[in-house]
This record gives sequence, structure tokens and C-alpha cells, in this order.
Amino acid sequence: MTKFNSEEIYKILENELVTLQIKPNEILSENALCARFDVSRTIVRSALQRLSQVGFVEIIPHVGTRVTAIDLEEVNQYIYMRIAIEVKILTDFIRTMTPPQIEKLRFCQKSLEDAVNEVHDFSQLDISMADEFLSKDLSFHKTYFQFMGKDILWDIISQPKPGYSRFIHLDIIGGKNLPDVLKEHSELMNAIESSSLDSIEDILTRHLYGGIRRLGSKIYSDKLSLYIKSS
Amino acid sequence: MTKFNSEEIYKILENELVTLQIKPNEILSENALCARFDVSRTIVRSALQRLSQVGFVEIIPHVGTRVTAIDLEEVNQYIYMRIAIEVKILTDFIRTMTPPQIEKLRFCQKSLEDAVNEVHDFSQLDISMADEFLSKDLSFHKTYFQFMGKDILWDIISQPKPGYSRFIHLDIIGGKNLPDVLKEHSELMNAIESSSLDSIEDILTRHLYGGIRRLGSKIYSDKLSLYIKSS
DNA sequence: ATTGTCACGCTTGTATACAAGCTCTTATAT
DNA sequence: ATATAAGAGCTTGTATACAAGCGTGACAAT
Repeated sequence: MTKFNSEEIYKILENELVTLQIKPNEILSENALCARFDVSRTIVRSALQRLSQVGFVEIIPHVGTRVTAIDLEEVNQYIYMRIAIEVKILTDFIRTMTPPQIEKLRFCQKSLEDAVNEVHDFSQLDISMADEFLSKDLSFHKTYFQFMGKDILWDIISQPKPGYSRFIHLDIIGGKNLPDVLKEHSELMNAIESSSLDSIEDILTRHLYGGIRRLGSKIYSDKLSLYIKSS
Repeated sequence: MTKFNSEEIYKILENELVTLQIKPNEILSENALCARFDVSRTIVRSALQRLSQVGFVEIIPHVGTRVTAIDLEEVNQYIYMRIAIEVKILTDFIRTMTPPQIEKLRFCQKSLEDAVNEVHDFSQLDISMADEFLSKDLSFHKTYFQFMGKDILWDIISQPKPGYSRFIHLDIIGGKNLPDVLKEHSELMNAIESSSLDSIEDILTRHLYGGIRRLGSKIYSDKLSLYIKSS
């Protein structure tokens, strides 16, 4: 068995960070990770430094490596950006859209719908299911980026971010929000087909700020506050 | 004299990359950099790996480290994103703007104007002058991000990108475009004050795509094609 | 009891030795 | 002359030894 390289370890840790298996404020020990992956500190350090550049962890010299807390302000501003971009993409899209493209979007929507409908107990979502929903949700949005030839842009905005990615995961796992997401996608589809720009902006705003909105109500675990950066 | 650390070396190299002192397709040698900064390979490697994650260089295992070429498609899609975001910011801004805020914007504009007017020979712009113009241009845009409390968003979109940052530098150094930039800022100011949204979008589009537009004409050095990724 | 000091054990930071792989050169065989 | 194979010399990849700094806890002096 060949050993892990730095890139692989980075990806593994990034995933565990995003899915909150590794929790905010947790202390990561280089030596513990060395033992876990059976590699030298060089490799582990490389992965940790990259995680710190992206903002998932904070390396404090001669003290330790701590997982950062979720910065809600960062989440907010990221969502603001997403809305701006997606509204523009859809504005351009409804000017050139074709029936096959709409069909593809409906297919993505249905795919998520089917996955959600197979769930019976929303209070017991495990990580792999959350990942499945998330990836189907992202597929929907990604599709119209691709239609407009904005693949690179999608790659940029969809790469794991310490604020938004973890917050969304929390939101999905939260539970009772999946019906909301489905409804919003459905509304968005109708607005797209009827080319009503104002509706598109309204729905996208509601859809993307959904997690923040739900934060107000008391759906989330009480432990949530432990993950959030107090500013 | 204390030695450079990895972070410092990263910043130095990033700057030389952005300002094209280190040119696309150039091969970087770890050992040469070790000698130059008088540090061990550990430090240099750390900086190079970070540069490769951001996309400034490409590390080919057991072969070498090559500076990437500028990807025009990446530049295009980044500009598209900038327009979407700035239009939204300004849309929100004109609903709440106050006279002091407008005054501040005019001040930023004037500051750039004065700097440009002191130049007599546009064909001989050195790097430090280009940097000054660039930073004053950025200040203008940054200002309304700050007015709207979107500091983090600005930090995200203004951090050095291998495509856009180098392309813009090329554009500024190119020379004859500074009057255009001034005119566009001035037009933008007027559109903001008269709250005309459509004009704002038009002007911003012209302003941000300016470099790409000028690419069509023959202002640039013939060596430009050497820096561009042929897709 | 309180406070100050010192030392040990932990952390990350850096340098270096060695492993592994690519490429070009060179020499040898056909 | 040409083709092929072996090796030298470069590259990056990895492991490890050691340096340097922080924090805690024990212990001693007041």
C-alpha cells in the first residue's frame, strides 16, 4: 500500500472539515495526523498550511493548529456575491435559452426531488445523504453556468470555503429545510420559463439566504453557537 | 539580519509574478531561489506550493516549476463576475448614498486624476508608477464596497489572481489607456449621482472589459502573445 | 496562602540528508 | 549511420534531526 501524499491528505481533511466531522475550535496535532496517515510531518504540515491559507485552520506558531470558527459575516457576504452572479447569469440565460436546456434543468430538479422523497426520517440525516443532496443542489445551479460557458467562474465560486461550505452543511443536516429548497427550485424554474427577472432575483435571494433565515428560527442544534465566531 | 520566512518569500514572488518581472513560461529553480534568499529548500518549497495552489506556477514532479501563462478565458469570466457584483453593490448604494460618501468617491477619483496628469511620457511607465495607478484605481472601487459593509467580499475579489491581476498590469503598463480609465470613472460618478442604473451597468461593463477591448487594437507589445495561454 | 521563578514537555519552524523520477547525453551494438 | 540502452545530472518528494518558542506545573521563597 502506497502512502498518502500531501494533496490527498489535504482533500481528506478538507472534507472532514466541511462536513464538520472535525469541529470548529478543535486543536489539530501534527503528530497525531502523522500517526493516523502514517506519513512524516513534512506531508502533514504541507496540508495544514494549505488549509490555513484557505482559512479552515489557524496555525499559531509554537502553540498549535486550531480549526477556525464559522464567520457569519463572511457567509453573508459570500451569499450576497452568489446572488449577484447568479442573477446576472440567469438574466443572460433567459435571453438565449432553448427547450432542451430547460428540460435538463427540470431533470436536475427532479433528481433532487426524488432523492429527498425517499427520505422518511429527516431528523436522522447522515453525512453521506447530506452530501448527496448538496451535490444535486449544486448540479442544478452549475447547469446554467455551463450553458452560459462560465465553467471557470463556477469552479471559483463553488470551491470549498470555510464559511459558506460549513454553514450550508449545517443547514442541510439541520433537517426540515429540504422541502423549502425543493419549493424554491421549482419556483425558480417557473420564473425562468416565464422570463420574469424580478421573480428570479426574489427567489434566488430567498433561496440562497435560506440558511441565514432559518438561523433565526430555532431549528438548529443548540451546539450551533459553539461553531460560530462571536464578533 | 534575520532571514526571510515562507510568507515573506511568497509575497515577494507573488508581487514579481503579478508585475511580470517573472514572466509566464519561465522556469523557477528551487535551488536558485534558495541561493537568492539564503534560506533552505523547505521555505522556498512552501512558497512555491502556495503559488501553485493559487495558480501562478505549475509544479511538475521531478521536472521543474514553470510559471503559468495568462488564461484569457479565466480573465473574461472573472471580469463577468466583477461586473455582476459591482452592479449589485452600486444598485444598493444609490438607494442609501449620502453627500459625504459621494464626496469621498470624488476625492478618490481626483487622486487618480492628479497622479495621471503628472505623467508626461506614457510610453515609459515603470512598475512603481503602474502600481500607484492600479492601487488608486482599486481604492475607488473599494470605497463603495466599504460603504455597503462588504469589506470581506472586496478582500475576496481583490486578492491577486493569476489571470486578471497579470492581465491588468499588462494593460496599465501598455500605456495609452489611462485617459480611458479616468473618463470611465468620471462617467461612473455622474451615473451614480443621477442614480441611473442602466448607465452604471453600461459604464462598468465598458470599464472592466476595457483591457480585453484594447487587446483587440494593437496597443500592446508584440511579446504579449508569449504570455497568453493558447487554448 | 501567595507569589515568583525555573524547568520540562509540548508545539511549530528550519535545515539537511537521502529517495525517486525525468531528460538528455553518450557510448555501444547492429 | 542509426537505433537503442545505460548512466550522469538535474529536478522534486520525503523523512528526520535539531532549533526555537510558548505554556503549564512544580517547587521554593516570602
